[in-house]
Amino acid sequence: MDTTREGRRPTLHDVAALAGVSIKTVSRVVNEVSTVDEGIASRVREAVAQLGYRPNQLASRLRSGAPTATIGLVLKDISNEFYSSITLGVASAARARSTQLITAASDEDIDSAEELDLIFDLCRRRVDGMIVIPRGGDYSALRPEIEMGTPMVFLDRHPEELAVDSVLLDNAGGSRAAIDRLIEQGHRRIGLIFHELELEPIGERLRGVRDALDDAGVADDPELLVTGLRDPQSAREAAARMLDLDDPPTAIFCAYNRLTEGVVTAVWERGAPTVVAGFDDFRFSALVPVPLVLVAYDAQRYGRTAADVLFDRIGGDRSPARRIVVPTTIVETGLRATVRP
Amino acid sequence: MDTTREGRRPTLHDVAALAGVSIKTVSRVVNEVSTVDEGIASRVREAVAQLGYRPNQLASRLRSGAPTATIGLVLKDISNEFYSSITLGVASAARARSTQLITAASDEDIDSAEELDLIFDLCRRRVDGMIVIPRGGDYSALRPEIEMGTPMVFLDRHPEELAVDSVLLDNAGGSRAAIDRLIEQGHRRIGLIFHELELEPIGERLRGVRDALDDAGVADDPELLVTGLRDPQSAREAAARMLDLDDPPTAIFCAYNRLTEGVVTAVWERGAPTVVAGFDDFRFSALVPVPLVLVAYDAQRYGRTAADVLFDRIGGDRSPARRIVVPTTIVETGLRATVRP
DNA sequence: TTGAAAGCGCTAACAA
DNA sequence: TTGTTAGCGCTTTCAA
Repeated sequence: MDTTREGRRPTLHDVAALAGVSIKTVSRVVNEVSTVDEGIASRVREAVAQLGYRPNQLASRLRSGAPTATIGLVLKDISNEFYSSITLGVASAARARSTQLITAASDEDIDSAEELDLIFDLCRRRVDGMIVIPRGGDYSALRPEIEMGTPMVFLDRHPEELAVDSVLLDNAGGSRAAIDRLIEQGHRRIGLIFHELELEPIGERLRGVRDALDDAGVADDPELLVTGLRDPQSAREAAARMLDLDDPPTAIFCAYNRLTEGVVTAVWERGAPTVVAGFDDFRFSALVPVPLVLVAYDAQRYGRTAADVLFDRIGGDRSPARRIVVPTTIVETGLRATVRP
Repeated sequence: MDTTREGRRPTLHDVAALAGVSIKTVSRVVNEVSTVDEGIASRVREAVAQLGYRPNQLASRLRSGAPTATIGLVLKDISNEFYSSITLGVASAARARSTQLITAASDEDIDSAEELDLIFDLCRRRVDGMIVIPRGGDYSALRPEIEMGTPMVFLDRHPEELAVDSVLLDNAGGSRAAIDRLIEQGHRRIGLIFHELELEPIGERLRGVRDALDDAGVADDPELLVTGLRDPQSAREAAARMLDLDDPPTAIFCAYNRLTEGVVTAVWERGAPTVVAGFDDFRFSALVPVPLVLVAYDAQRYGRTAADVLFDRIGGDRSPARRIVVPTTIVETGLRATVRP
């Protein structure tokens, strides 16, 4: 192995010089074009191995105009198991097509402009397409990018201003089903612990909840609705306050998994007989010491579905934009017998 | 917005023609070189906007030889919260340096050759460097790649055959500390539920366990060691069999989080008073209805540390390879009062 | 079957 | 301040 030129990778020229052939011949061998004399080909392969030649994909893609075999995934919070399962679904779909995945994730909150910049950066890199889990805002600036051949699929929220494919959860239906289940179980006072309602999926979830409550003839009680919560700790505190009411809820519905976490803690701490319902199932839910009614779905499949749609588009599908809704199911889990602290 | 040429992105030439200047001038404007007359510059910017011009990074990097501002992360199981936290740590370190992250993940088991192919693919893409969470095997084929300027940092396992940086957990020390804690609590019969011992971190964990047991004068009992377990279900079954022994263990140590999950289930199902110990903390561990002694660490920091080392190397650090050990702590958690099914 | 020339979209080096 | 020329590493085209 020639290691004399650290930092400089050998090019076709170097291989050609060593093998005593033209660069085009080396190119043919490297790309396994069959029209090369076997004797020459093996000489070339030897030179390739000796130099540790590794084709420069940037150069080859540039010249050939071939796709970069890269897709992007733009999301916020990859540490949430919900998003990491989605990522896994996308990753395995990509791998099945020998495509690499750029995950443009960020832990902190980024604003709308930064998110667009991330997307534009992926465009400059000429990804073949991307999946966006949007944080919200106006995405019309993406229209030209899509029209110029970078297909995008939106996950978890459909941007009305854009004619793109989107893959969504049945947010309203799932929440509705959870509340229906609680009503069936005889609950009438149901606390609601919510995230920011401006986030479309969260707003939809509240809509589903309200529909179910209306149909059951349960009146709104402002004391039983807290919104704008962003982490387990604040959900825990909000739930604790609710449980301190003169007429506390017998069940609490949480808009997403992080909030469920906090509410479960609050319920357990007081040894309350409260049922906790919520969007998103989670690992260990079967062992959590409070009764749970969860809206579950296959997050990995959710990501894979988005990737499949994206690869259809990359493959040339020009049919009208689709809106795919992934179904949810209700899972009753948790430990029914409660424990005292 | 000119949308007449779907699929073909405008180039510097198109912008130059529209603005009536040379391509170099457009290049200057796009790259914010200050020596351009403001009148011309604004005319160019207008043309850029009108055409939706987006520079081709492949071309610019090729010509300028600039780094691709991309790093790779090669791992197996991104769905495990352990790996997704690592990914988040790497991702935020990358974002802080305006670098994109390619996560070459795979859910299925890939063999050594496939893993190397993934790495070589990243080399062909000319990533600036990569972090590898190795599945095991011989990595000496990577030596030329490293020497030619693609720095690599290994995470979770150090390949002896390579002079690379590695970032490791204190596997032996953490396990040892967990067993020490159990011994302190009076346990002498401690079941061991292990993954494949050939995986270096897992082997190390067993070593730590054995050291602690030896020092405490506890003799090996082959009935109390099960190895080769790969998922919660098989760990659950193995634990159930152990608990059925005439002289069952009073504590069970698990080599990693998925196994802990299964063992917790088995212990809870029988209402056994067994303490469950294990490597890796997890969300909700505080609410799991069995007493837990967990080896905890900051997985996000673990990933960030690897990324920091990598960026040092990318920045030109040529000092001898380092081996960084990330510390662990012991967390006693879980619910002490047990519940009956 | 092999190779020479041109050029992908861009920037470096230099000239005007 | 602006433009021209050459060329990054590769593939395409076409000729030998």
